[in-house]
Amino acid sequence: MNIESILKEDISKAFKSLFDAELNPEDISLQPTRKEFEGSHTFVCFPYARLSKKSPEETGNVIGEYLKENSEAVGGFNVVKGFLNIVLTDATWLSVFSSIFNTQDYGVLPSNGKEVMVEYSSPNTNKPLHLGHLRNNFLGWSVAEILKANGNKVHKVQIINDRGIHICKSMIAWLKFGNAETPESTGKKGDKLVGDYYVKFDQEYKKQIAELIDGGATKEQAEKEAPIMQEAQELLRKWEEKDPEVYALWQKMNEWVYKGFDGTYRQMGVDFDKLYYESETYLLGKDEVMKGVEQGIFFQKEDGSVWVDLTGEGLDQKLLLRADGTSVYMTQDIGTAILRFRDFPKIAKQIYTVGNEQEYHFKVLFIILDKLGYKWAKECYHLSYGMVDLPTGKMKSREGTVVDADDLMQEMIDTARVHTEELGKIEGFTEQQAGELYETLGIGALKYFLLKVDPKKRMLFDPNESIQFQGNTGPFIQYTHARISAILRKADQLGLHPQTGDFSALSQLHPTEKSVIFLLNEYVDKVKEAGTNHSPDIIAQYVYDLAKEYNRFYQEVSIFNEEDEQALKFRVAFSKVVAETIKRAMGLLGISVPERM
RNA sequence: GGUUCGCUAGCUCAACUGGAUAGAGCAACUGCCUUCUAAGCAGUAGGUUCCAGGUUCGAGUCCUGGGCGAAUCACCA
Repeated sequence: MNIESILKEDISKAFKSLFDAELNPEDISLQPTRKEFEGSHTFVCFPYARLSKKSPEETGNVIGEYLKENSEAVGGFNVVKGFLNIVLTDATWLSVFSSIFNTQDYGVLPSNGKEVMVEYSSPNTNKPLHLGHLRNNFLGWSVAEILKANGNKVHKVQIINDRGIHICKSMIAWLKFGNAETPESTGKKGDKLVGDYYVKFDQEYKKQIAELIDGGATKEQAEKEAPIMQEAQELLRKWEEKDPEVYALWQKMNEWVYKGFDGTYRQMGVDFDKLYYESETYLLGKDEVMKGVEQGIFFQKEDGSVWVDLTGEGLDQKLLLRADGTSVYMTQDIGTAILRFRDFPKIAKQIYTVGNEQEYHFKVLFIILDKLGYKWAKECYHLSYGMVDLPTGKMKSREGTVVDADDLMQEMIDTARVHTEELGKIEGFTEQQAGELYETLGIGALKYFLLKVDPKKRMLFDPNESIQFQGNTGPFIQYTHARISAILRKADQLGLHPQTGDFSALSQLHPTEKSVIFLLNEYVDKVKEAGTNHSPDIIAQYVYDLAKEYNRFYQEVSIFNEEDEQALKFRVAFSKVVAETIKRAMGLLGISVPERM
């Protein structure tokens, strides 16, 4: 039962009966009543004055009167200016609650038969993951979960940029300066080790450029001619020829990186259903582009390079294959998209979680796929998100200002430990339980921090001002869950396992109970809204509001001192539903909630 | 220069897609632990929603112009 549709239905009837006016229930919108007024749902009367041929105030009054008389759900009303504030009866609230209480997996929508692919992460293999990847991964993973809750079948994937000049840079630096170091011999994570040599390459490269410029070369010349760069490019050529030695080294170093990444992903709590590697898709891209040339969709210039003409779309011409036949980024992405569609013929949509710096790229990609005749191209969506800035500005890996993902997560966990120990809250915990709790809290705080912001907006992260554990934060919500868990444990000890019938005769609800039920009732809409907008922040904001409102109830209303049996059982059931909803909503964000903290 | 996006309290973010007196958290100040967890609750203070016009019953939200910032417009990925 949906309280809003009942109200809309009844308002529609009121218009018919009072003003002989047709008003489609679907066209009626209700908004939450502001806190300072009595009521829960507000009907704005201004737009309907011409239907009723009365002032908005008067319209509100007569409709309110009608609802009070004729709608079972409505117990009262008030009109302030043109706003009709509707007060529901306590029985209505109770029945809304009961229906939620009796719904299995409340907030998980039935299958809609659609398949969706969500891509996120997609790192290069020459350096470790950083703060930007954290936002990307948390966002993509969460959107995938939200789409599942909306009834979609979801495939989580990433494309790993395992080939190209960047990894060759790490390779050449390792060959020259590495002394055969391995993750085992140094005790370093593989991605860190390879990243170190990427930095080493850059240092050496800069040194050589400086020397060449001192020797009279121009900057441009020097950048081109620096020996280490030439050697890296030579490696790339050999790799494309599948030179066995180079190939083996490439595989070895990539393996190190993957092993390192695995550790990071595990700590982040994200996973993938299928991995794609650029080294396996870029050739398909070339084929598809050549096919496009044959079909006259693309054109070739005299030098042999292949282009697409997008001037008809208000864009420019775009290169798809170089004159020497080597592929560019776009070539690979065309191949990958098509390969994915072959692997999963039923997918209706691909979502790309990639930073907003690539908006133009994806705009072009989708147009090209459309030109190639793929009907799903119109359903492709670039889930574009803003950069995470530091107080000093943008993160620059070469300038060493990146915030490393592993380090940051570890810092968060350490902070959680210090915080928890200060509060002295781990009495009776084993060491292992305590460790798990710190991880839950630290990672939860981080995820919530990154997900509560609208993805489109760029956000600021100040490493010196550590992420809070109070207020609008992950731990606050986790804390609320732990509090409720304590109540449920006690209820269990007392043998209280309420069923709907145990409180159906309850006659009165506390105001905080009603506002919490209002929020619980909203959850399904929030899941839908978060799905259509690809916005985990909607869930984050919601679950904070829910926790906040429950805490208000917790403060004002006692559960176990309650003498009325019906009220007691209701409050236990009510708390249980809140805990479950918090857990499920946080689950959509990838944040787990503890039983104690 | 063209295009796109952003600008809301000292700071970090909201505002149900056009609704009431623009809300939370942090930081500051004041109360509340003999009670189901004070990582909590209640309160005080803090605003020319970048600026100027316009649209209408009503604008942070829509349209026009301007300001500031970011991204992009690569034979980089």
